Order: sequence, then structure tokens, then C-alpha cells
Amino acid sequence: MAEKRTDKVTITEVALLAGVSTATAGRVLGGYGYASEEIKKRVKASAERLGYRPNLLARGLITGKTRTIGVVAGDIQSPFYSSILRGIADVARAEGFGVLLTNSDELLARELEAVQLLLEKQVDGLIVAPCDTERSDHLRKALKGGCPIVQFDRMVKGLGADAVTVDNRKASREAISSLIDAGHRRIAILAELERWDSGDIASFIARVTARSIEPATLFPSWQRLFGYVEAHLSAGIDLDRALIGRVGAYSLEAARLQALHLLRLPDRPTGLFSADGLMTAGAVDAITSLGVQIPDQLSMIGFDDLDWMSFLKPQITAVVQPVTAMGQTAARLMLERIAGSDSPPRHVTLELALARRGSVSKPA
Amino acid sequence: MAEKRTDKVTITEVALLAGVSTATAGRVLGGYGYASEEIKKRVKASAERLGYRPNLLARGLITGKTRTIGVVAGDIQSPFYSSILRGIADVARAEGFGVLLTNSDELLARELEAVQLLLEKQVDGLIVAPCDTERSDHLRKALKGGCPIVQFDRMVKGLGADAVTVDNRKASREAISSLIDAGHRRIAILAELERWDSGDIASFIARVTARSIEPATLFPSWQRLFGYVEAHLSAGIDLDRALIGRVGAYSLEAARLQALHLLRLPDRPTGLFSADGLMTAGAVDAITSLGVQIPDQLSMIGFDDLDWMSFLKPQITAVVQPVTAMGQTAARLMLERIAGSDSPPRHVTLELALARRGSVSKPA
DNA sequence: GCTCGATGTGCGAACGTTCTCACAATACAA
DNA sequence: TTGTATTGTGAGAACGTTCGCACATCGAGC
Repeated sequence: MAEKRTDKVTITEVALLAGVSTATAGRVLGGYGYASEEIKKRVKASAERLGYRPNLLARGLITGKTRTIGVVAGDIQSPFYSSILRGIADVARAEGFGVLLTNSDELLARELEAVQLLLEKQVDGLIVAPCDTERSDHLRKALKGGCPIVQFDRMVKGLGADAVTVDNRKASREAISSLIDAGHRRIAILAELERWDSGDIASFIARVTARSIEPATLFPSWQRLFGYVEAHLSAGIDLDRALIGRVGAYSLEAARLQALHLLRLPDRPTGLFSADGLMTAGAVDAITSLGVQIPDQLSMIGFDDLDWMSFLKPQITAVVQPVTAMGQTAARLMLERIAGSDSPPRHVTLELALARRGSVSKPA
Repeated sequence: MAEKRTDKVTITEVALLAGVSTATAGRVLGGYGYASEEIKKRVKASAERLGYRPNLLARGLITGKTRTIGVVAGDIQSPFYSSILRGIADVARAEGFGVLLTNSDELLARELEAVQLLLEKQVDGLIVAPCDTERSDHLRKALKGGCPIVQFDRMVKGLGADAVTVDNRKASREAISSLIDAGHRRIAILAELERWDSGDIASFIARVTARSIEPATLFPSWQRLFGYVEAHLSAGIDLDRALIGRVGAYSLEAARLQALHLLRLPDRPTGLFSADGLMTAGAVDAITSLGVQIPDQLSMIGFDDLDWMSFLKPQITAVVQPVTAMGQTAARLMLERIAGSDSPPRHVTLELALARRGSVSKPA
């Protein structure tokens, strides 16, 4: 019977009905000051009766806090980002925070636009997978303007902000080493490797060899190549540049083509390392279409663990990223910042696990 | 050199620097009234110089519009929801709207809490996959309160709100019919079938047979069972209740176990229809672990198309849902509502496609 | 008796915008 | 000249909260 056309019930009306001032009503409803039991009861009853719901815009305007976290993901459609987002959303929800989502598609222009929008919407903090580790003045400015930032998956050079990453380099090195230990000498890598300023693979290898490169702010696929190179170096195996499959784009089809190319080399590799989930998908597509047998004709390890890798033939041994945990951790760091922590920037590195599934054996 | 400690540059300061009133500055910056070229230039220059960014909270408070869409998904981590979200986000971004995301995990209590939060944050509209097609007073109330709602994937009974769905029943009927046409008579179905008030499969079948049930507001997995039953009826094939695998939970493991059960029946089915992506995954897991050959020993069609179904063995013929398009459509309907459309509730039904991949053949 | 802290309440001013007016100035037709 | 529309500008009131302050009451301690 209670007919409310528009839900424009404000605190003023509640106060009026309860016979108190708006300030008092606010104290009860907002829970931020003194109020006698008697009055508390009265105000709450009135609020209940009118169906009062606080207007978080107004509250945010005055407190300067919106209890909203802005997230800039690359592409929520991908399992990687969607799992991370899930982790973020869970932690945020538990603390009564909202999550404002945007996609950058790994384009700087779009990230810029997104950060802009989120800042204008006055989010309390920004969780970002930065798509450029150098040109990120917008993030610096936001940080300086008092908006905390937590990076994930990669880190901007010299940005004094929290970050959650994994040790790509180490996991990749260990994966390659385990292939080497199994007896493999010709191991191919299939990786995106899109952006790098001195874009040349040869010079990258040279700098890795000379130890003149800082891996922390590289993009993940480069870090994984880094580990690949290191594993070869420490085992004393010469690198064959033909075995480095630089896909150059984040696309299944491009990965498939590059994988086909690698598998058709005159001296075909006996091992294959794919540097992320999409690359693994492309590789498996190529492998099944060529009828190559795993692990008899080819041993394989992939980065990222997708559900099908465990229940389909060929099963794929994979480096498992703790995706949801990454999101949760990022959100927790963010909440601490929002709560006022001003500790120096923290960098959390989560552990990676290798899920062994029998796609690795000795070379024929 | 321009040092701004906190980015608290307000329109007042811009106005001051430009030597105009805040009202005029607002008109220029907000683009909503007269202003001479001369003054426009001056205000814009001042804004630029101070690094002015509008506070969308304040604007929202006064206009009553936040240019934000609230989304209640089941679980963004699933490919289904994340693709839909992507579609929504794309359309929203193009129109300068933000997307506030929540997960319900298909729990009514959580959906309620989510809707509450979103409304308090004053979203301009709600895009929801309602997790109960009956008890949805919170949605009714929101709608009545003036907050437009667009449902997707399923529809609340008698809720006068827009909706975007697919014709699950028809697609399922056609899929089953194609198996029947191929000669199959013992076709199993693997489906979630968790909630239904008169929870009994037998009574459901009876009501379908008697045509005394309205499919529109059923949950998708029930609609798909509906089509399964219809296909059998119209082909004159007796239903074998043992072939209806009711998983009862949305879980890979539960689906796997139920699939194992079906495949171990004394008189094993020659065809299998899995009612969504997760069910297909569970089924394929069971199939590969039992070493059943597709399509030689078992023909299979799945609902939902996931990437691995096309590039792995066994390849799975699948009903493809236009997921991204669903999200886009939902967002477009929402934007029209926000723009003021007061047409009667629209129900958009998107087309489904069957991707034939050779997992269907004649029974042995 | 007085002061003091703790508790309880209301007034009015924020917060950063947009919106409604009022009012000028200009231009053009009657 | 007058009227009327168009364009341009500013003062001040919204929007729905919270916050700072003033003030009132109460019991305890001296």
C-alpha cells in the first residue's frame, strides 16, 4: 500500500517525520555521532517507513570518499582479466566498495581516457594494468593528485605505486630448464613480444647476456623470454634465433600461424614453450591440425592455465598464475591505501606453480 | 613546473582566473548555455592552465544523472558473463557512460545487496541477470522508483522491463532434432536444472506435454530441457527419464560425475546434448577419461561455444550464443531508456547459430 | 557550590556543480 | 520611437548529505 512514485526520500523527510533535525537524523543513519537510544529508534523507524536510502553521491561530495575503486583492465573478456576482476570485486564487495570497470585494450589512448573518466567520477583509487611502462604521466599525475594506484601484471618505470606481479622470469626459466633437464636442446618459444622500444630481438638477447637490463618493468612476455634466454645461457646451450616465435600481436590466429611456422622448420624443435594462454591455444590448434603427437613428438609447457588444458587431449603442463589471488591482493593493497596507509610503495610478488600433466617427455 | 598538490581545482577557481562568474564558467565547461567566443576562449584557457577536471559527483547530485550503468552479473569470471560485460562496457564507453559491476553468484541475497548498493550510488539504470524469476520485488521497486532495468539471459515473471534473451527452447529442439534425424534414439541431456519451484522432472515433462507451461520465464537450462522434450515428442520418441542428467549445481566436477553416470548406463546413449559451456566441459572431461570416441561411439552437441571446442580433439558441434551482442543490445536498450524512451517493455530475442564441427554422425 | 568531561541536539555552512531567474545589451521589425 | 526576440552574463538557490560549532543537560569529583 505504501506508494512511492519516485524514491526521492531524503534525510530531511525522515528527520521531519521523526521530529528531529537533519543533523541528528544524519548521525543516526550515517552512524557518525551521538544519538540517544530513544531517538535512534525513532529515526530508524521513520527511515524504514519511508523507505529511505542514502544518496551516496551527496555523501561522497562532502566526505571526498566515494567508496568506489576504478579498474582499468586490458580486456575483461579474457580469462586472465576476468579472474583478476573477480578477485578485486570480491574483496571490494566485502568492504562495501563498488567497482567501476573500464577496458583499455592495451591502448594508451584508451587507458588515458579511462583514467580520466574514473578520476572525474572521483574513485578512491585506481587498480591498473598499465599498457605502457614508460609514458604514463597520467598515472603519475593521478598519484600526485592524491589518488592511490595499484598496478598489476606489469609495472611502470619509476612510478612510486604499489604493485602486484608474479615472477615471470623465474617461472619461465624453470619451465625451460625442466625441458632442458628432460634432454631437450631445441626448444621453441611462442610469445607475443609486441612492444619493446629497442624492438629488436637480437639486441634484447645481447642485453640479457650482458646483464644490462632491468626485468622488473618489462612486459610479461619479454620477462618470459628473458627467463628462456637465461635458462639456455646457464645450461650452455646456444640460442637459435629461429626458435623464437615472435607473434607480434595478441591474437589467436597470429599465434597459430607462428606456431605452424615453428613446427614446420626443417629441423623441428622437440620442445615448445608458449608464453601465455592465448599462445598456448594457438600452439595447440597448430599441433592438432598437423597431427603432431604430444609428448611423443613434441614436449610442451605453457604459461597460464585454462580449464581445457587439464581435461582434453593433449593435456598441457602449465605454469599456473594465481589470478584471483592477484586481484584480491591488489584490492587489499588498495583498501589499505584508502584507509590511509602511507608506507613506501609495496611490490607483492605472488608465487607461480607448475601443473605437471605429462606433456613433457624425453626427446625422440 | 605547474605544481598541483591535490587536484582540487574547482570551477570557482577557473572562473576567478578567467574573470567571470562560476555560472558562466559552468556554461562554457559544461557546454549548456550561452557564452561569447571571447569568453569561451578565456575560460577554456584558464581551465587548461589549472588542469581543471569536473567533479562528476557534484554534477550528478544536481542533474540527477550519473551517466553510470549498474550491472549485476552472475559471475564475471565465467566466459558467458565476461563477454556480455564486454559488450555492455563497449557501448557504454562509446557514449561516455561508466559501468559499475557486481556479482550475484546467482544468490538472491547477494543480488539484493548489489541492487541496493547500485541504487544508492544513483546509477542511471540496471542491467541484470535476475537470479530468481519470481521473488524480485527489489527489481519491481527499483523500476517503480524510476530506475530503468534491462534483463538478460532470463526474465522475471511479470516484470515490466526490457529484456534480451535467446530462444533456448528452439535452439535446443533443433539440436536434438538434428541428432534424431541422424538416426539417434537414445539421446542424453546434461543440464544444470537447479531451480524450479515444482522441482520434479516428471511433473515438468508432464506439463510440457500438456502444453501448460510458459517457457519465457523459465531458467535457460529448463528452457533447453523444454526443447529436448519437445523434439522427442514431435518425433514420437518415448522419453527415457534415465537419460536426463540433472546436475543440480553449476559446477564442473558435478557435471563430470553426472556425465560419467550417463555414459556408464547399461544401455549407453548414442547421443549427448550438454546444456551449457560448463556442462560441455564436464562431459568432455568424462568422455576423454573413458576413452569414448567422438563421433564414432557418441555424437555430441553442446550449448555455448568456447574457443577450445573448435581447435581441440574431439571437436564439439555447438550452439553459439551471440554473447557480446547480447551485452551490446542490453546496453543500447538501456541507453534509450535513459535518454527518456517510455515505450512499452521491449523483449529482444537474438538469433542462435549452430557451429557444425563433426561431432555428430550416425549411431553405430 | 563549581568546574569538567561525556553525552546529546540543532543551526547553518560547507561540498562543486547546475539551474532559475533577473537583467543587459544588441538587433531587427513595426 | 517602441516592442520583441536573441544573446550574453551574474547572483544566488538548489541537490542531499556531513561537518563544525554552539549550546544544553547530566553526573562525578573536589
